[in-house]
Amino acid sequence: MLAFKEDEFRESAVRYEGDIERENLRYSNNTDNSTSDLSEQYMVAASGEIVEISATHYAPQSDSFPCDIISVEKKPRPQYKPSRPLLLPPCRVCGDRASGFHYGVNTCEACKGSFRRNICKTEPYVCCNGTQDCRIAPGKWTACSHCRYKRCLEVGMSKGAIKTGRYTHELRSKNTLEVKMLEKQNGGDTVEADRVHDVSSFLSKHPDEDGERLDSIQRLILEETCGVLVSAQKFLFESLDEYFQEDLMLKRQNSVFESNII
Amino acid sequence: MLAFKEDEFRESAVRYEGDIERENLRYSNNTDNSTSDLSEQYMVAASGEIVEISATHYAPQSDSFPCDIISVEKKPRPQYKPSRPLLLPPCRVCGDRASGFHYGVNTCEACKGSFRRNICKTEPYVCCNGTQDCRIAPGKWTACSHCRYKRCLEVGMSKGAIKTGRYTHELRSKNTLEVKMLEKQNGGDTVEADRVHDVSSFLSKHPDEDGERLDSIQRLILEETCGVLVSAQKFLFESLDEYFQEDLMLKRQNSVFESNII
DNA sequence: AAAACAGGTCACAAGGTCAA
DNA sequence: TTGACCTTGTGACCTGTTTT
Ligand SMILES: [Zn+2]
Ligand SMILES: [Zn+2]
Ligand SMILES: [Zn+2]
Ligand SMILES: [Zn+2]
Repeated sequence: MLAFKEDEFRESAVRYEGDIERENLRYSNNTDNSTSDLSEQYMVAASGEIVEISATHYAPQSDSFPCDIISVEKKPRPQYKPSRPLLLPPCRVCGDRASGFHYGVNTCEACKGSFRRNICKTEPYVCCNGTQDCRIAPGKWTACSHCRYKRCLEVGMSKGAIKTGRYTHELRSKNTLEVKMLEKQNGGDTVEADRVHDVSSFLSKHPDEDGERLDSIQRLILEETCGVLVSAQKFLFESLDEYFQEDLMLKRQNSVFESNII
Repeated sequence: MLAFKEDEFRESAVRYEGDIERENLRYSNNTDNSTSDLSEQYMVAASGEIVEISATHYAPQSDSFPCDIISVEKKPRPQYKPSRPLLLPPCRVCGDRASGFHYGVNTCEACKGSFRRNICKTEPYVCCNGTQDCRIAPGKWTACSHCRYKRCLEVGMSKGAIKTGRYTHELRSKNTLEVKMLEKQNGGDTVEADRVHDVSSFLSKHPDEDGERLDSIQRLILEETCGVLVSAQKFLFESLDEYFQEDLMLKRQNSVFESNII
């Protein structure tokens, strides 16, 4: 089955370990959690969705890989399992916690209900103080109905923008990214970084003694491959600004496409 | 660098070459996308099928690789491998993007599901406003189940019209031609706008004059790049066994590490 | 084999309800 | 009047089957 020699493999595998590119990637496989950047908290699931990495998320199935990307089973039939609680940016109207995508906008239950009642109203509300410009802040029973509705329209809520049904992976990922961006902007690292997305440490913790699930070489390959991809992701997130400012983004993308490796 | 010989690929290379070229162009500063004659975008393959040459991707579903770098490394495809995702005219019921030929008609997933639920319903829906003639518009959510079902029947959906299995070349070509005609009628860049893959052309088309939209553009780039990464990762793991057996894994890994792209 | 679809699944949202 | 909760319909994705 194996066409290559194991010696060759080991040799190259060793070489990878200390590879310079790794250093450039600022990839570290230790558990140092000093950097709470986004790339540590999010990863790409097998479904293609960008998901939050959390220990609990992957805990239930002890036999499966820590990072959905691969299942150790023979035929990796990736099953669509959306990341647990949908990550949503806050209500675009009042800033409260959004409950979903209502009438085309991420809003809270209150603003959703308010909008629903208003669109079928013949006699519109009047502003509580006549300024037509009340501040809409999170909190219950506080908003001026007129100005809240006004703001609903401003942010684009409408019957025509209604979306129902499941999210696409793309939309889910988009929400995740937006939340991520916001968190980064606010400097607040609400999400904690105690998770296992270091594949090799997982593998070493869970040795395949019987050798039935994977033979050793295959495991090494998996390890390496995961390493590359995780690093790439990490690097991507970390260096977004740099890419953009240095105008290196496109050049590097070109390199990716021009090289026939991937 | 790679193990395969180019000769083996010559046969299929004609079509793939264009693909690769297009992928590379995606990130180059190609602002010249004049609407060329449509006949230049289609050709008759050896199989007799009418295929699209400079295909634009539909919003890629999870099973297709949005950035075709992968196709370079894949084994030579069989001659008859249809090009790309099937080109389909829009949903005949609501005008949205069709997902296939359902119950005898090209429809979207939503209309397919709606029809399915309705045919086994004993108590039919009633029109939301009694007119029996609600407008079914693309992009807008179709609120009235009754009128959607009515339209489903009008365009000929039925259990008896079910088709399963692979497409014949005739049917494929018919779809392709229909799409071509529609695009010609509409002046044709509906499909192209489906998804922004060409980051640089997007950037040049949407200059950030005031610097305020920088954030959103950054996000776009991030999303796009993530898309590529996601796809690469997904494909990589799905094809792990294949890679392994082909003895290409290590060579490619080598390339990954040796290239200075990541 | 690979490509395509029917049918199933279940995460989502609209709209209704009712205690506060 | 509000907004948390409930019911019901929706649609993106998946699986099994059929067809080429
Ligand atoms: Zn709100
Ligand atoms: Zn007011
Ligand atoms: Zn439709
Ligand atoms: Zn109606």
